[in-house]
Parts: sequence; C-alpha cells; structure tokens
Amino acid sequence: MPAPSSTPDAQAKRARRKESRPGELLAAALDLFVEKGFAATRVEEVAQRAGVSKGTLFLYFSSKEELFKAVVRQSLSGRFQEWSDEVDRCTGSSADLLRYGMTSWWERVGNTNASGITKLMLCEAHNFPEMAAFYQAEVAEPYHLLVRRILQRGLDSGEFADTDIDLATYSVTAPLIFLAMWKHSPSTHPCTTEAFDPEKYIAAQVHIILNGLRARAPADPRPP
Amino acid sequence: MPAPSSTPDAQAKRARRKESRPGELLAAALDLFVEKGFAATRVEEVAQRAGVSKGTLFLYFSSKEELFKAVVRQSLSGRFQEWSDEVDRCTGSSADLLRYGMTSWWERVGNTNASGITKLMLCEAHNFPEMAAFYQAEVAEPYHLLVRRILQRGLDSGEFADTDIDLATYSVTAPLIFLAMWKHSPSTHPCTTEAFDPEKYIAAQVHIILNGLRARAPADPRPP
Amino acid sequence: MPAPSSTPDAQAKRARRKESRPGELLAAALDLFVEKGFAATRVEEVAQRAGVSKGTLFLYFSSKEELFKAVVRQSLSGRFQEWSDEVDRCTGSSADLLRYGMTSWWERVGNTNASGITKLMLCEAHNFPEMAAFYQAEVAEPYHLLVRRILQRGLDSGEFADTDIDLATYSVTAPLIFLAMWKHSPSTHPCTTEAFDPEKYIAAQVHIILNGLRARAPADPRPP
Amino acid sequence: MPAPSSTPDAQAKRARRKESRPGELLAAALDLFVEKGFAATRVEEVAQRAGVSKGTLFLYFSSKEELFKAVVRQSLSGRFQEWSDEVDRCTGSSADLLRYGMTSWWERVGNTNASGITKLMLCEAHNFPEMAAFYQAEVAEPYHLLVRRILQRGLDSGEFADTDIDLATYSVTAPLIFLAMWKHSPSTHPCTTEAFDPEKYIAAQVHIILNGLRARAPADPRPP
DNA sequence: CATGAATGAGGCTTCATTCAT
DNA sequence: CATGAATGAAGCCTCATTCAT
Repeated sequence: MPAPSSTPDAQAKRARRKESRPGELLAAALDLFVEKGFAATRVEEVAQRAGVSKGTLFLYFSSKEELFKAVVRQSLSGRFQEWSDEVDRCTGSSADLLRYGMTSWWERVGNTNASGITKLMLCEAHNFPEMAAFYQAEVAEPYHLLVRRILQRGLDSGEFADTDIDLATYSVTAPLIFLAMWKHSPSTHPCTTEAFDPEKYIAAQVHIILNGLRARAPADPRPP
Repeated sequence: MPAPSSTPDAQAKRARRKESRPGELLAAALDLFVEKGFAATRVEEVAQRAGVSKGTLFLYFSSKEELFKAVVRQSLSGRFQEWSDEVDRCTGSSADLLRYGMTSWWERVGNTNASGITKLMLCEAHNFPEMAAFYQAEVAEPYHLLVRRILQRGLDSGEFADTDIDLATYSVTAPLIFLAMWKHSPSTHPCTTEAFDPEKYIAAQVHIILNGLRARAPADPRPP
Repeated sequence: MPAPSSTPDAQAKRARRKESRPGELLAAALDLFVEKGFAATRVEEVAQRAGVSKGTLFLYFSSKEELFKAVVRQSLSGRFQEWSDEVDRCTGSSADLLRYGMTSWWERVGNTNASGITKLMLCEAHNFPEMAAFYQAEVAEPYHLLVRRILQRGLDSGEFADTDIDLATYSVTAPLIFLAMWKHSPSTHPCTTEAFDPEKYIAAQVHIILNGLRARAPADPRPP
Repeated sequence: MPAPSSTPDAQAKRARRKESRPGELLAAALDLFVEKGFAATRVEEVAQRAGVSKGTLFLYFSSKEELFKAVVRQSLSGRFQEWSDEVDRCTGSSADLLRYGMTSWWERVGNTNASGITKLMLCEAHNFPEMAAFYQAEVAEPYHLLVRRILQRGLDSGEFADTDIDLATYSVTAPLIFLAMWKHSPSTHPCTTEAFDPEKYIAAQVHIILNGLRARAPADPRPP
C-alpha cells in the first residue's frame, strides 16, 4: 500500500501540465534514444528527464516500444505529408528540386536529433523486429517513394538521363546515411577536427549525383 | 567403411582444440557481436557457438569487454602493421595507392565481418566509454594515420593538389562508413534491391576523390 | 418524437446519480470481484464500470478493502436480520424449515453473485487476514448461528434425533459451498454438460440430511 | 557488473545439489501456491523457501507459469497413468471400485497439498487462461474419463442402474470439490471445530451415491 | 463533490560474473 | 583446465492511493 511522499517539493512537481506532458516525454525520449540507443535507454531516465516519475510515462505510452513509435511518428513519419506537398508544389527544375531536397533534409532532419532515429534503426533494427517493421512502413518506404518521385520527375521531363532509378536512389541515400552516422557517433571517428562541413559535403554530393544523372554511364568510373 | 569409436577421436579433438579455443571464441564473438551488437549479445551464446561453457569463456577473457577488445585486436588493430608495410612497399602512383587501399579495404574489411566491428562502435561507443577509448587508440587513430600517409605521399610528390588533408580524409572515410553500415544493417534501408554494387560504388567514389585531389578547389561544387 | 437536448437530461441524471453512486459502485464491485477475484480486480475497472472516475471511488470507500467490506455488507451480512426474522416467524416443521432455508439460499444467494463472495473468501481469505476476520464475524458466524438455530429447533421439538450439531452443520454447509464454487468456477470442471441441476442437487441433499437427522446414527454409512 | 557476495555463508549455500534442485523448488512452489494462490505467490519466496536465489529458479523453470505447470504435472497429471492401471487391474465389484477410488482420492490427493492445486484452479483459472487450458487437458479431462470408466464398468456389468452418467459424475465430483475447498480454506468456515471428519464424509457420500446408482430414479428426492 | 494526473513500491525476468567441483 | 550452478543488480511494467484543480 504505497503512500506518495507528500514532501513540499513533490507538490511543486505536481503542477498539472497534462497538455504538454506527452510532448515533454517525447522530447526527452528522443534525446535519450539518440544519445544512448533504444535498448540502453531506461524508461525511468526518460521520465526523469521529462520531470516526471516512471509511472507517469506509462500513462501516456503503454510501453517502451510504443514510446519509440510515437517518437518516430513525431520526428519523421508525421512529416512526410508536408514534404510530399512541397515536391508537388515545386515548379523549378528537377536538379534544383533534388538539391533543395537534400539540403533541406540536412537542415530539417540530418542536423537535428531526428537523424538520430535513423542511426538508431540502422543500429538496433535487428534486435527489435516489430519496431523495424514499423520503421520500414512509416519511414523507409515513404522516404524511398519521395526520392523516386523526384528522380522520376527528372526522367519524365527529359532533364535526367534514363538511369537505373534504384541505383540513383542509393546515390542520394548513401551520403544521408553517412551524415546521420557522422552526426550521432561519438568521437570515435575523426569528428574532433573541425574540418568536416556537412553542408559542403551535401553540396558536393549533389553535384556529383547530378553529373551522373545527366551523363549516360555513371557507373564506369575508370578512365582509360 | 570403418566406424571409428568416437572416444579417441573426441579426445584428439579436445586436445587439438585446447590450442584453438581462444580463436574459436573470438570467431563466435565476432559473428555474434556483428549480428546483434555488443550489448545485445550474451556471453553464453558466444560460448555455446564456440562449443564451450560459459565459465570457460571467462578463463580466456576476463570480461565481456575484454572479449570485445580481443575481437577488435584480431579483426582490425592487429592488421595495421601489415597494411602499413604494404604502403611502405608501394612504388606506384599515389592515385593507384589510394585506389588500391580503398578497394582492398572493401575486400579485406568492408566485405567481411570486420566491418561489423566498425558499425558496432559507431552504434554503441557512447554506452561503453572504455571500449570507445580502446577503439579510438587501436583502430581509429591508426586508420587515420594510414590514410593521411597516403594523402601526404601524393602531396609530397606533387601528384595531389595542396588540399586540406583532414577534409580529404573525410572524403575517403565517408564511403567506407556508409558501406560498413550498409553491409551490416538489416533490410530497413533499401537493401532489398539488387541494384547496389559496393565495388562499383567504391570505384566511383575513388574516381570522385581523385578528381577532387587533382583539382584545386574540390569544395566549391556549384558551377557558375 | 421530441429530441430532448441531452444537457438538462444529463444534469438530471447526474443529480439522481449522486444518491445512487455508492450503490452503483457496489454493484460494479460485486460483479468484478466475483468475476476476477479481489486481488485481480483493479479499482479503476470498478470505477469505470460504475461510470465514475477512480478518484470518486475513494470518496465513498477509503480503500479497496473497505469497498470489499461494503460489498459484503450489502450482499450478505446486511441480510441476516431478515433471514433470522423469517426463522423466528416460521410455525411449520423443522424439516420444512431446513428445506426452505436451503432452497431459498440457492434462490437468494447461491444463484446470484452473492455466492461469488463466498467463493472469493474461500479463495483469497488467506491473503487478506483483515478481510477474513471481517467476513468471519459478519457472515460466517451469523450463518452458523442461523443454521444451528434451525437444527436446535428440530432437536428441541424432538423432530430431529439427538445428533452432533456441528457435524450436521457441515452436512448443510458442504453442498452450499460446492454450489458456490460450481456456479462461479470457469469451465475447468465439468460444467460443460447441461446435466447438472443445482435445484435438484439441493433437494437431494436436503433429503439425505433429513434422513440422517431422523435416524440415530447418520455417521455409519456402511450397511451390515 | 554485479559481483556475487563472497561471504562465507554464501559459500555454504553453494553446495551443489543439481539433482535435487527441481524437486526442492517444486515442493516449495506447491506449498506456497496452495497456501497463497498462484498470483499472490512471489517467485522470490519460492526460491527462498527452496534455499536458493531468485535467479536460480529461472535456471530450472523458464517462467512462473512453467513452474506452475511443472507442479501440476508432478502433483496430478503425472499420476493418472498409475491410477488408470489400478482401475484396469481391479477384479472386484464396481461398487467397491468406486468406494476405493473415492477413499484413495482422499488419501493420496485430497488430504495432501495436491488438492490445493484443484482449489487454486477453481479460484484463479479465470485469470490465467493458458494455465486453465493446460489444467483442463492434463487433469480435468483425464479425471473425468477415469470416473466415467468406473461408472460405465458398473453399467456394463449390470451392477448399476442405467443412470445418466454425466449426472452421476457430478455426484462423485461434488464431495471431492467440497473437500478440496474445505481442506485448503482458512478458518473462515467452521473448520475450527474438530467435528468434521472427511473420511466419514467420503464414506457417507459413497453410500449415498451407490444408493442412487442402484435405484432407478435418483433425481426425485421428495417423498410423497 | 468529482476528476484524473501523478506517484513509487513491488513483481517478473535477464544476464554478466563467480567459484566449488 | 573445464564446467555449469548460483548469484543479484537492474530493467520493464502495474496499480492502489493521493491531491491539486
């Protein structure tokens, strides 16, 4: 028969913030999941960082996995509609669209904790099949469709050469994956140096990809 | 066909195996660490896969972390001497040396479980600071020195333009990191397609890097 | 057909319900305690089924145990006065009185959720000593006194043979306990068949008991 | 990184009793399940009573439910073969066989903790559907088949009147259920008195059942 | 009065590590 | 050397009870 501590500071903590609780918990969870991974993050830590107790977290999210899914929804899957609309509205060249897409990915995802979720799934998907399936359906799939739409748009307009669209999708994805890893990996790799500039990296990769898309044979790199 | 009584055979096997126990444990550990990550791998599983009991594992490795370090030594750090010697012995152009380095990284590391260790450190280093420090000292640092030596060689010979060597190191490292992640991540990302060919990817990246190293200003991708 | 605005209606309902809240809570609690047992029933469920919030339940009952006691009072202990009065008013034979008592036990208790309370105490009393003591004092004791009064009445009038009254009490109680268990146990035991008729069972047991009470030696079942 | 306490008494506890551990755990579990029920028994308590730690229990039984199933197997289901064989070997009258069956049920089950399992399932089956199904298949079903075999034997030989066999099964089962409850219920009900003698009770019930089986119409108890 | 957000003790289960044999 | 039984800290989740609004 537990009796909640009635210490005065407990009372202070009790300020009702029902509306903002889920958001605070999601923010705390995102930070910790990105920092430590899914398995290594303890729900109690998430609760603490959000300023509530362990039990409170479970009022809002029925399990650790559901908490994670909610984080994914907020950080990534819930935003595809908006991104898709942007593509629809675009009236410029497909090259510009691709460049815009990749640079704004960096600004809105890569350079935020949201890309930490991508890293996390790359790292832990194998150990949590249900979460992996969820991520595949809610994030990976929509992402690929979006990239393909952009590429197909260029192909349809004749702006891009008739390339293997799957291959091109990889060319786009590879640097993003690298950046997601680079941003959220500890100093193990040479991140100490200030030399690396992700924005320049993105720009260079865009340049390279566009070169490939305009030429016929991007796959034969060996000069005679 | 004679049916040898399994007893002497088993004894022979046991005697033989005494010598190879550590190797078998390391092989099992490498596989499992790569498959499931460090934290998610249970030592008992490692022992089982190596055909010994849990206690035996601790005779050879004083803790799970030490086991990991031994795996890292065998898979990566122990091989830098040899790789360094190869660089020393090289008499060709620095461009060829860089190409050789990256393609043989793929053959000897990237395309094997050894690159799983790289992925694993990128994923879990934060949760195991001691292991991270070990990896930094034994793998990341030697790796960077090796890459820099190759780049410096080209700079010294006048073959490469006078580039920021840190930046160039990133250009080399980025695709390797991507490949390590790509190889060891589940189908979450677009690995379902057969389109992607890592060897071509390496070749293309080498080509791009060399273009950058020969030109003066690799960082300004926007053509006028 | 008029469509009454639900607001005044709801208000009326609320006003009306203020009076009946405890009753609705007790009804919900009885159902759930019987269905799932005391420990396995969550107070929130009780509140929900009564259409109020968890906090409201605690306005009426200071703890889960008090809620249970109130259920017991309403379902069982509060009714002994009436039953006792019936015995007082009875002018027929003691055999008829015993038969009447047992058959109306089935009608008023056994065949209702009230017998679920009996089952529940048999099952969980050990884990809740205070509740057990309460039940003992408020239900078990009055029950036994009532049965004894009936038996004593028959002895005093010479209608029943001079039997061990404790033993006879068991003969009366045993079938009632069986029926309480039978009614509230899941299909684990042979309840699938429609064969069993509790009323006939009661009638048969009454018959047997009366046979025993009229003869001298009800305890020696072995015929010569 | 837990380090087991190396206190001297811990060493004493470490006496290897691998062979007897499961039995000790099963005995402790049986006692506690019977005493407190399944849900209210904590695995740590079981372990403690068996003289081991919480973790050790899980070396032998993969979950609390599996522990329970093992208890059921040892206490009840594993013994039906033997009982069935006894019925096969019986050469006497079916009346004697029925009497023997019921009295030896008391000696071997009813009067031991094994009947506590029966009580427990009657009480908690609803809350643990999987366990209920297991018990139904492994205990309740075999029990009924055995009772029916005995009754059918009497019918086939002409010794028993042609009665509804389902109904007769209830007549046999009811007193056993009562006794199981009576034995394992706390002093809530009149068990304080020494008056009740389960063996006499069984004998009396056997007598009554046999009377019913020999007569044509056991179901009409009301004399004219 | 009524609400329902918040609490935190407690239960089941996992797993790295130890050590008697 | 090798074994594997034993340990116990730690993690996820539940739920009776409280209390600010």
